[in-house]
Amino acid sequence: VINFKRRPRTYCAAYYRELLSKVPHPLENLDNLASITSFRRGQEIRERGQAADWCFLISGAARRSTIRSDGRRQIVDLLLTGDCFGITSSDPPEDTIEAISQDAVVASYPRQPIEELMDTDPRIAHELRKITSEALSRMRRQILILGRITATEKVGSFILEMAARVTKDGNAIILPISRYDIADYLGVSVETVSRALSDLKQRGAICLRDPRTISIVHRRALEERGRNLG
Amino acid sequence: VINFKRRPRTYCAAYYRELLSKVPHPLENLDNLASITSFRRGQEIRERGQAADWCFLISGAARRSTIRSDGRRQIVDLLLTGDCFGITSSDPPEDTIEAISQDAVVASYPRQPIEELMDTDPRIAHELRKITSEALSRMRRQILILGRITATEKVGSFILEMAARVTKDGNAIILPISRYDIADYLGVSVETVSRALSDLKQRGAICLRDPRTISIVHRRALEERGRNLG
DNA sequence: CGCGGCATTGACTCATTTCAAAGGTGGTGG
DNA sequence: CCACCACCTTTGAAATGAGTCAATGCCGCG
Repeated sequence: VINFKRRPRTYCAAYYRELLSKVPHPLENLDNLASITSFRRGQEIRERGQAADWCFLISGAARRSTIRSDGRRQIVDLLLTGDCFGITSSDPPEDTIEAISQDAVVASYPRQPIEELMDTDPRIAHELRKITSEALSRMRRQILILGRITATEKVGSFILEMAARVTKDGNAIILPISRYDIADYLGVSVETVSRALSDLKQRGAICLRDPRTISIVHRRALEERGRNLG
Repeated sequence: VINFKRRPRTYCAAYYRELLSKVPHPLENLDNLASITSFRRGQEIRERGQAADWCFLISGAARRSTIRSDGRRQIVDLLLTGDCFGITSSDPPEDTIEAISQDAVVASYPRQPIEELMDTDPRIAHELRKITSEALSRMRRQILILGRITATEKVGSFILEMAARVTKDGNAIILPISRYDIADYLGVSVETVSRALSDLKQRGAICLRDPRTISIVHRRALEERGRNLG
């Protein structure tokens, strides 16, 4: 992790362009066309209704969310380092994409050349279908999480989902998002998220070193129903 | 709507093959490769873990669902007449697709020729990306529904979603699914679904001619929060 | 040093689950 | 053709889980 405040922006751009060239990703043939932008926490990466380029998240995390008529926010998808977005062009997009982490670095590829490339290079097209397929499967997993009954269940399966996505060994996680974001992701209140985590901790299912650092102790307990919370 | 019991199966197959040739759909160039099968209510169209062909739902409705460890079922997606499924090959698929309506008629296309066609014909590839994109957007809409707080809100937006999908004018719906399926789709109990519908009816938001026939009277009331239910 | 956002916990209200029962419907088989 | 049966639907009553309001402590940042 780099402290961006200490470094001029040009340095960052160069650093991330080099990083981009080293990380394997489906659009690497077009990296010379990519423009790299850094976003601070809370900044809009893509506004609602704005026609979007294809994007690759080099570093950081972002949320795809919509605001409901009653003012509540629903996070529809969580984008982590290495994820692509903007691939499926639902014009106009009815949701907003914002940076969650302190700094989210995005490589964006102009739409035109990629669409053309996709028509001529079956390998690229296949790779992008894989990305879309992965996004679809991620949506289905989120639906499974949201469909659970108790809040402890939801938080438990959220932790398992995060563990599968952000860690190598799958037992220690550093959450990229706040309790508020977890709440908006799971469709429950912030207090309920906090209580569910405390409950899981007390039961010995997880270990909370600090609010953002979670270790999974008993996987099974996270999958269980988790009643008698309070 | 046709009464199948009165007709021999061969007639049905011929009828649906003709219907298939007349309805515009992305795979029509390969209709001679398609095999048409009819499924009774509750029958598995695609088992969990089974490698799947690409399918087009000629008639009827189906559900994509998974069974949780606690025995509860979550419906991940609702497939209606004219929908495609099995496009994104997440092998092995972790969910089951079953017929909901009395008779669901499916045209299934072998995977190999289609994958080849997709690499050579950009128009087909584009069409299929559109289908996948639509599925993705449907998943996001379902997440928005599931993320709502009160059950009445969920049922209300479910009705609006159904109205947008199954009707032309958008005000009268014939539900293709039972209360149990709605409950498993929304992640609430059957009784709560029934109560929410009664509540919406009493408030004058909808009109229930019979359990499956809903007319939308006040759209706004369906989007509202809908507290004080009981 | 103070401020604002984040996190945790308590108390209270109430919506939803759960358990229970009754009426309705359509399909199947006699 | 009719009756039975399984499933669907609705409503009631009780228990409990989650939302809401409120207060406190924590941490990082300016």
